[in-house]
Amino acid sequence: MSTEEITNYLAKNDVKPSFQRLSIYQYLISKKNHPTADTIYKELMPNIPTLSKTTVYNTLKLFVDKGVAIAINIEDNEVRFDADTSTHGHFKCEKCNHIYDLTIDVSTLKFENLNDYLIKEAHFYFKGICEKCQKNNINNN
Amino acid sequence: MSTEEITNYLAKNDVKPSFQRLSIYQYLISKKNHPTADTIYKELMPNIPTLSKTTVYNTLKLFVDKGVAIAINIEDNEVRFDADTSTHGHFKCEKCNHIYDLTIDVSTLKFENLNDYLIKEAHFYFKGICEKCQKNNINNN
DNA sequence: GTATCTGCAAAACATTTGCAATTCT
DNA sequence: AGAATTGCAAATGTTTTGCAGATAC
Repeated sequence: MSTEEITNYLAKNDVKPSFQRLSIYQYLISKKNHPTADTIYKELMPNIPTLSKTTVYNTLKLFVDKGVAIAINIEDNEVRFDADTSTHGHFKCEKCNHIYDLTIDVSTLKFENLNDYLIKEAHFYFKGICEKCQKNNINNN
Repeated sequence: MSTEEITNYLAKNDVKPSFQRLSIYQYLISKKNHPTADTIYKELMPNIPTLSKTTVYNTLKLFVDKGVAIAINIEDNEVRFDADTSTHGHFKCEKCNHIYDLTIDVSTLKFENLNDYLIKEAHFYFKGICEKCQKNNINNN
């Protein structure tokens, strides 16, 4: 995605593309690391010395409001962010703490009284041990 | 579930059943309202005047550690708790803020590279509008 | 009598708010 | 110039920690 494409995408979604906003959005789509606000701040600081944490928070809130990013609440003590707004799952490895994206076939999901609910948002969170860490350690209990 | 049954259940799970712990556990299973720590504190205060918020936090953390309760992170600004530790889903209505339990048939859920992950925990969160609120309001957008 | 549990007060953190300075068009 | 954005400092709210007193076995 070129800077111009990002600019157009954000503008289309009612997000005026300032330098800070572009930088944060670009960070999200290039790293795909589901960062916290603090991680984004620390990582962009070297390149944008005047950046403030407030702006990172403001921007992420704006992104979520305008639907160009989602908040990931897989842990109760931190909020992470993802520019992939499609419905998909997240798996967090307890060993390496990496968060993997999961492509979930939502059409297969069935639950009681499904039709009673008008669903606007779905989040699927899994925790356990990833393949790499399973191989590196026999004692997974 | 009688007080004696609760006592035995907690003891079996390595939770020594003090008066405060029993009260909090009993609150969870009787109300099934997915409360926050603060809600539990406010609701039990009248009956247990000496109760402190620290004890509520300590107890909930102990419950989650020992596997007799789970933390629900459906919102990013509050942690809720549930004594139903079976794998099930949660639906939060945006209108009435009520959280419904969903019985999900996990066996129907399929995703790519499923076998690469050793899953120990699964959380399913949905947001939207419940049946009651859909009926009460035509304009749901 | 010793270990555990409780609860107060203070600390730690993440996030939000008020507001003045800056930037953009 | 006028409107929006940024960023500092302070406030807020939740959760954790240290520790002393209370409780239980």
